[in-house]
Amino acid sequence: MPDTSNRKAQILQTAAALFRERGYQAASMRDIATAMHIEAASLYHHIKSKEEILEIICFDMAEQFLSTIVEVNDIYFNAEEKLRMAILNHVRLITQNQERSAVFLHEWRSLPEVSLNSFLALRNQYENGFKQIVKEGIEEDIFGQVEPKFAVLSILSSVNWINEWYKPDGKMNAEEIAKNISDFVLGGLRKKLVTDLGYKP
Amino acid sequence: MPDTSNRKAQILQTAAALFRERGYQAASMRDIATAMHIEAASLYHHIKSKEEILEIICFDMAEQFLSTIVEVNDIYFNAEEKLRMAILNHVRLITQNQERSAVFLHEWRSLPEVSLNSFLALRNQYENGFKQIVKEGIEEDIFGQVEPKFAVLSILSSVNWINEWYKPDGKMNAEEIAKNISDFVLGGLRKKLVTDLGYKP
DNA sequence: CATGTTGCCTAACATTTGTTAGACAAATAT
DNA sequence: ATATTTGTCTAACAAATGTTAGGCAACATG
Repeated sequence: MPDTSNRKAQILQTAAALFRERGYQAASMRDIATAMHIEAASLYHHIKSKEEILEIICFDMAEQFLSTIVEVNDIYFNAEEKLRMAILNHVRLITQNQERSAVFLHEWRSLPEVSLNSFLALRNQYENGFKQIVKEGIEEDIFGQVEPKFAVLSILSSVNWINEWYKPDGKMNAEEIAKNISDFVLGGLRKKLVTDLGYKP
Repeated sequence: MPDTSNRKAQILQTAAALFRERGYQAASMRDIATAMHIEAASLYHHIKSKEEILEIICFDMAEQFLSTIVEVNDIYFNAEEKLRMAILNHVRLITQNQERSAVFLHEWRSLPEVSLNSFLALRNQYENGFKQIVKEGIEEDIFGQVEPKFAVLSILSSVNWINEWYKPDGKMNAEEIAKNISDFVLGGLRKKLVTDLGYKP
């Protein structure tokens, strides 16, 4: 007797887990149904099609990611603070919903062409949010003369990779992971004689 | 009248391109055959099964990646040199064969269980090669006190991400990309007053 | 010339896929 | 009590999947 109120949400979550585990194409409607202890046909009283499931998950996550970076740009002023906060929000979203994040990160390729284009537009917006922060940091003379494109790609790839190895029962929480990555991204690997250049607000 | 000498290699290359574009599950034997202007059944005179194609590609690339890091550890002595060279080799392998690299990076999940285990063992070996270099750098006091696991994951994720955006007709070649990433990884983002600590060999 | 090999073909197969139609029971509303 | 909605079921579908069997033509080898 499953709680009938949010059956659709259950389907989305179950589907996300299976999409993540086996990939969108390899996870069948019957797999999803079996995981919920119902028949495949029953799913269609809640959702229109398999593609609709993918679309809902991808666009829902895209909006969540986007809203966090908008928030960061509204609240914080210093580029380093902004970057640390953007990374933290990203890590939080990924660790708090690994299944749906994985679909957002990898399975969007299976979106039908029309949805695919709008999805890529949203993803580009998100990347531009990061690029904007890096550019600000360079202009404010807080960051060195790096290539913004490379910096953003490196940051996002590091931060997305979390999804491949993070286990909820591991030793680190989102905050610690975010701090480690932020420190690494900001500080780099090579040992230096360092004096931070203070910035005067 | 296709050159019959290396027909199998052609199949592997065509399959790799399709596996990359659509994913292993979504790319059918008929798709591969059509791309080669033959019938699906004809493929089976050259390969045993669809899974065999995947296995050959994954393990071939795994061996290539592994051999480069062994080479690096044989030739170079300084940790920074080793790391730069390892990154360069990695970038070269990816840019020189994007299709097969993409399969190695993403489609191995579809390997049958037995192959999967040996594959993951090889991949672990490769990651450990990098981790070894980072540890050496810390011991030699060339690198700062970073968490090797994080450093390696960040480096590899950055370097693997190349496969998502690199276009052979783009402005940058493998060497330039590798230098950019190496500089970023080693130097980080934050501006500092820097004096390199010379190491005395 | 005969012989075997190579590479491809057509035809067919069992299975799995996403999806629809229609029925039945329980819960809810009137 | 009656009517309606909701969630599930069984049954079935057309299409696509990986794969096999058997045959035919071109070529190389004895």
